Amino acid sequence: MPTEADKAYDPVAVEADWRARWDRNRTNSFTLEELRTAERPFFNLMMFPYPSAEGLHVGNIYAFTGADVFGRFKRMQGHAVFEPIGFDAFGIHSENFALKSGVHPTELIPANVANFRRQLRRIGGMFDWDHTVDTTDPDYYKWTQWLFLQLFNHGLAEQKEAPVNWCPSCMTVLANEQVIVGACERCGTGVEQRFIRQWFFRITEYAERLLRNLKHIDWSDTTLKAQRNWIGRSDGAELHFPVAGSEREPGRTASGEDPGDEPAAETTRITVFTTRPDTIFGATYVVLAPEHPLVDAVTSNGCRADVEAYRARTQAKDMVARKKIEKRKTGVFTGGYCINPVNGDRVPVWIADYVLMGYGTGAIMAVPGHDERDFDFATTYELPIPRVIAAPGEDTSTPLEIAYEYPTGTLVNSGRYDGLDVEDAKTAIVGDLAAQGLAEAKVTYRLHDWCISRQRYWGPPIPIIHCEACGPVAVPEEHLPVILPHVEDFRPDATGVSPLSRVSDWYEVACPSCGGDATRETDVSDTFLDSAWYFLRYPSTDFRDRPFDPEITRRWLPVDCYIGGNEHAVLHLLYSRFVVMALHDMGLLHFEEPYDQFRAHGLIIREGAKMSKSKGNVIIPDPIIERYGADTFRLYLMFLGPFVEGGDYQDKGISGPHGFLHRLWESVVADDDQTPGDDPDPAVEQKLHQTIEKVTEQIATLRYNTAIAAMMEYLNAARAGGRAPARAEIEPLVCLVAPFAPHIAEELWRRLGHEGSVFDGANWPAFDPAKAAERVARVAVQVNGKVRGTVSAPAGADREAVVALASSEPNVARHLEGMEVRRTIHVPDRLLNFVVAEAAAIGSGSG
RNA sequence: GCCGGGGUGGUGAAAUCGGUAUACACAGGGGACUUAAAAUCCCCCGGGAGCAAUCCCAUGCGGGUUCAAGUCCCGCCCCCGGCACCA
Repeated sequence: MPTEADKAYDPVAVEADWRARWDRNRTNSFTLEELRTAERPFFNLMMFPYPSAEGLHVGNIYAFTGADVFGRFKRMQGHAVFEPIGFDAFGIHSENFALKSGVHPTELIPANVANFRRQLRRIGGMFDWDHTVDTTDPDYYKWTQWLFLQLFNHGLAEQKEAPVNWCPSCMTVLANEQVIVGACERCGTGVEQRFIRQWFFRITEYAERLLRNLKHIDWSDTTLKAQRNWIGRSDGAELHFPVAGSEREPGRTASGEDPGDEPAAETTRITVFTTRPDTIFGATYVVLAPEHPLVDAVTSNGCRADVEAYRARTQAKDMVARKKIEKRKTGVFTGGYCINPVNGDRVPVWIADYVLMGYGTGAIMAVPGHDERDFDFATTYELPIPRVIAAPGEDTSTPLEIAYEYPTGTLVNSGRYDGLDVEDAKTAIVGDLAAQGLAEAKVTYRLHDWCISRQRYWGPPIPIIHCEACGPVAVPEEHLPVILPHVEDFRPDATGVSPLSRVSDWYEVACPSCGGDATRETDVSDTFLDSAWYFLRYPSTDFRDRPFDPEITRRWLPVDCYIGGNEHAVLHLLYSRFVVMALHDMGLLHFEEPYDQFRAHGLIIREGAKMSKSKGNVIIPDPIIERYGADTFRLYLMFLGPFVEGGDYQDKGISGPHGFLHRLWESVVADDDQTPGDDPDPAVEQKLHQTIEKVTEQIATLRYNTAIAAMMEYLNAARAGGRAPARAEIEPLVCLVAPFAPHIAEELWRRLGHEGSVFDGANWPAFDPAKAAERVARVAVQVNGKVRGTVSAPAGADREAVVALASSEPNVARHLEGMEVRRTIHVPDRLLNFVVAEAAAIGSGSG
C-alpha cells in the first residue's frame, strides 16, 4: 500500500535513493572488459575542474550539466557513453592559496578534491567514478613526465633563455596574468624582466598543420577563429639591408642593376620581415628591437651612451607593459646606417621598443607612409614620410594625413615598379631581390614555442638530470615518477629559482649516463601539460604500467564530444592538439586530432550582473540543491538561455522548472481513481510526436532551453483543463526529460513498472511523422502584407481552395472591397497574401 | 584599434531556407477548489485609440531591396567577451 508520503514529490529523498542505486548497480561505470568490448562507444568529455577551496562553482555545474545532458541523451539513443571526470589540481592557484592560507597543498588538495567529489555526485552527473584522474597523483604525473621525455627524445623539447616577469619585492617569478599594468598584482611593485634558461616545446614546428587541420574538425566557429588568430600565419618576405660601412654594399644605381655577384659572407646585413615588400621604396629607416644582436655592431660611438640607456630602460619594463600601446612611441638613433637594397639609399638605423624581438626577425623596415605605427614614430622624430602607394583618385603628390594601410592601390615613387598594383609589385620586388640574394619569400607565425618551465613548487618535476659532462639527460623511464618532495616552506626566495633548488638531498643525484655528480632539474612543468593529455588517460586508468592502452585507445578515441569554456579556446586546446599530433607522429596514436567535436558553452550571470566574490553575488549551489533538488537546479540552469550563449540566473525563475517537475510527478503518481485508460487522446498524441521531434533535434544541437520549453508546452497540453494524462501520453515525456532530470525520471520510470535504469536500454522515444502531421492548417490571410484574418484549411490545401475560404472571411472581404487583386501569393499551410490596388477612382468608401 | 557575440514585452528569452513577432517561464492582476495554507486548474498581461467590431504603432537608430524584413543589403549607435604595437 503506498502511503501519502510515497505520493508526494520529495526531491532530496528521491535523489539520495537513486544515487545509492546507481552506485550499487554500477550504472555509470565501466569494467575493463566493458571498455574493451563496448559497442557504439561514445566518449563524452568535459573540461575537468581545478578543485578550489571554495567548492564547485555554478559555472562548473552549468558546464558539466550541459555536457551530462548530451551524454545521457546519447546513451538513451543506444550508445555506450563513457563520461569521466577528474581534477586539475596542480598549479599556481593552489600554490598561491596555500601560501595565503598557510595550509600545505598536500593537505589542501585532497580535502578540496573530496569536497568536489561530494558535490559532483550531488548534481547527478553520469560520471564513471572508477576512471577518474588527479593530476597531482604520482600515478598520473609519472606519465606526464613520461610525455615530457617522449617529446625530449624526439627533439621537441629544448632549453632556451627566455624572459620572465620578476617582482623585486615579493622576490618571485610572476605569470603574465599576475602582472597588472606593469605591477605585481599582490604588492603593486613595478615588475622587471629577467632572463632564465627554460624548457620549451617546439610547437611552432607544427604551426602549419595545427592551422590546416582546423578546416576538418567540427568545432564552434568562435573557437576555430580564436585558434587561427593565435597561430597567426602571415605571408610576407624577409629582406636584407646591408649595413653601411660593412663590406660590399650593392651598387647605388636606382634600378638595382649591380647584381653583387655573390652574397658575400662578410657583409653584415639586417634582415627584416615584412608583409608589404611592395612598400620598400617608402622604407626611410630601419628599426631594431632593443635586444637585437646587431645593435652593438651598428651603433656609432657618439650614440652609444643613449642606446645603452634606452636598452636599460626597456629591460626594466615588464613584457606585459611593453605590449600595451603607449601614446607616444619612443626610440633612439644608433648612429648607424644601412642600405635599402632596392635603390641603394642610405637609411638610418634606430632602436625602439615597439619592435619586438619575439616576432619575425626582431627588425623592421619602417614605412611611415603606409604603416600606422611607423607613421606615429616618424611624426615624433620628424623623419620623412613619403607616399609609395596611391589609391584610386590619388597620385604621387596627394598628401598623407594618416598612414594609408590598405593592401590595394598602385605603386608610385617606386622607380621601375611605378604603376604596378600592390599584389603584382610584391611578387616582382621579392623576385628581383631574391635573384640578388637579398630577399626570400617567407611565412611567419605569431605562435611561440611553448614554455613549460615554472620556477614554482606545486607541479610535476621536469624529469631531467643536468650533468657537467653529458648535458641534460633524461631520467630513465624505470625511475619515473620523479616524486615531488615534500617541502614545508615552498615560498619562492630572492634567488628567483625554483623552491626545489633548496632541497639538495633531492636534487643531488648521479648522472644516469656517466654516473658522475649531477643535479636534477628544479623547475616544475606548466599545468597546461597536465591537461594536454588527460583525456588519453581516462579510459586507461586500469593500467599502471602504461599511460594509455593501445586497444582501449583505439576503441574510445578520439573524443567524440568535448564541451568546455571559451577561456580555454586557445591554449589548452592548442597544446593538447600539439601533444596528440606529436604522439601520432611517434606512432603512438592512430589519430592526430584529439576532439572530433568541440562546443564552447556560454557564461552564467546573475540578475544581469557578472558574478564575483567581491560583489558578493555568487550563486552558492548547495542550499539551492537542498531546497529544490539537483533535478530542478539542472533543469533551470539549462532553461536560462541557449547553452552556447549562457544566461541570466534570476533567483525567482527556478520556480518554473520546479513546478514543471512537480506536475510531471503528479501526472504519473496520480490518485488511483483518476488513472485513466491507456488510450492516448489523438490531439495529445499528435502534440507528443511533435514534441519528440523538437526535443530530439534541439538536444542534439544543444538548444536545451527550447527543448525544455517544448516539454513544458506538451505537459500543459496533456493536463489542460485539469485532465489526467493517459500513461501512453506521459511515459514518453519521462524519457524526454531524463537527460535533464535524471533522478526523478528514474523514479517515475520505476513507478511506471519498469525494472532497472531508464538509461540502460535505448529508451529514447521513437518519433512517428505520421502521428505528428497536422491535418488542419491555420493560414494567415494578408491584404497588402497586413494580416486581416486567419482561416483553417485542410493541410496541403491548394491555392483556389484557400482563396475561396479567405474571400469569405468577413474582415478580409471588407479589405478587398473595391480593390483589384493584382497578385496572390500563397505559401501552402502558412499564408495567403492578396496584393491589391484601388480598382478605380469612383466608388471610394467602405461600409 | 582588431576579432567574436549581441541589442525583441516589466524580466529571462522564443521565432533567423524572409511568410500570423513576443512560444516557454518569471514577476504582476483576477477567478475556481480548500476550514485554511500549499499544490493544482482557468482567465488577463507590448503601446495607443475605440462601447465594440476593428484600426494604428512597435524587434537599438537611419536608409534600401521585396507582395512580405526581427530575419537580407548599406550606413550609424550602444552593450558583452577575447586579443592587443605581430611588421
